[in-house]
Amino acid sequence: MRYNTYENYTKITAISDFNLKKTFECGQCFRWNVDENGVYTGVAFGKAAKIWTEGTSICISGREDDFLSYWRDYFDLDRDYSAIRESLCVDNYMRKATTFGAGIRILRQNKWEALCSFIISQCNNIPRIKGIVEALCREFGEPIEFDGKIYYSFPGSDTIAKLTPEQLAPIRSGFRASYIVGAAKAIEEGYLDMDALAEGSYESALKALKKLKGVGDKVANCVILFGLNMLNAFPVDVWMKRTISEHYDKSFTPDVFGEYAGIAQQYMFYYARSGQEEIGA
DNA sequence: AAACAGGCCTAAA
DNA sequence: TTTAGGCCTGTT
Repeated sequence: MRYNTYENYTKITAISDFNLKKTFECGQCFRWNVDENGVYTGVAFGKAAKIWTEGTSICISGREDDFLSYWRDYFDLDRDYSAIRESLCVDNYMRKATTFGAGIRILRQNKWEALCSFIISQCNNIPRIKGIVEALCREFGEPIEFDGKIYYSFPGSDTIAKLTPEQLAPIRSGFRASYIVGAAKAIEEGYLDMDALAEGSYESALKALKKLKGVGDKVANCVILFGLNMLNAFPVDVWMKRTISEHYDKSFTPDVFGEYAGIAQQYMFYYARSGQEEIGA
């Protein structure tokens, strides 16, 4: 990866495996939106940015220190995804899935935001998840003026912990409201230390997260993968169940993919969701 | 209109 | 330990 910094943006050159559409639309995040010119705008860790493709380069608005302090890490730019993809080609199906999904990168999202977002995701579809998350930010986040518009940060767990589920009514999250407040309180009251979880083992993180009401195996694994950035976490939802049963037998375990099983999961999920699977099968 | 959507909880075998 | 039914809400 190389980059050049200009007055108000950074241009990333010589990078493989970075496709904006695949990265933002593979289902791992909910706050990036594309306009008619293919420019994505979003907010992460309280900073708004625009990001777009120019030929084989990718540009991110902002100054060099923002790029170096935040975006480089957020987009996991120093990881060699093409080598990982190759290592995941354990069979013909994975060769197809990784080829199809080449360009996906796993974002290093804020831990609390990932927890809250994936609590919201349960039994929901993506448009509604995005709607609830945006409402949460609009109602309780901090306004950020950027490019002539107002965006909102994701509210901190300290803010949400002070609310009652009833006060979350405007975001229309339904039965998830009490889960959201409960998770925020667990953090603020010291029962859950997500920074510490990130330093510990996968098993201990899973156990700690599942103690929260509204967090089961699937949500916990999403949080571990996208929030704690443990790339062996392997969330299994209805789509993954389907695709696993179609391509593997009962003895399947994510261990066959090794330490990057979570990335394998994301390729499988994206491939399954695309509907391309059956076509070439 | 009834079923479903990227689960989870609780109660009951 | 596994399994059904219910859950907020919005969309089809």
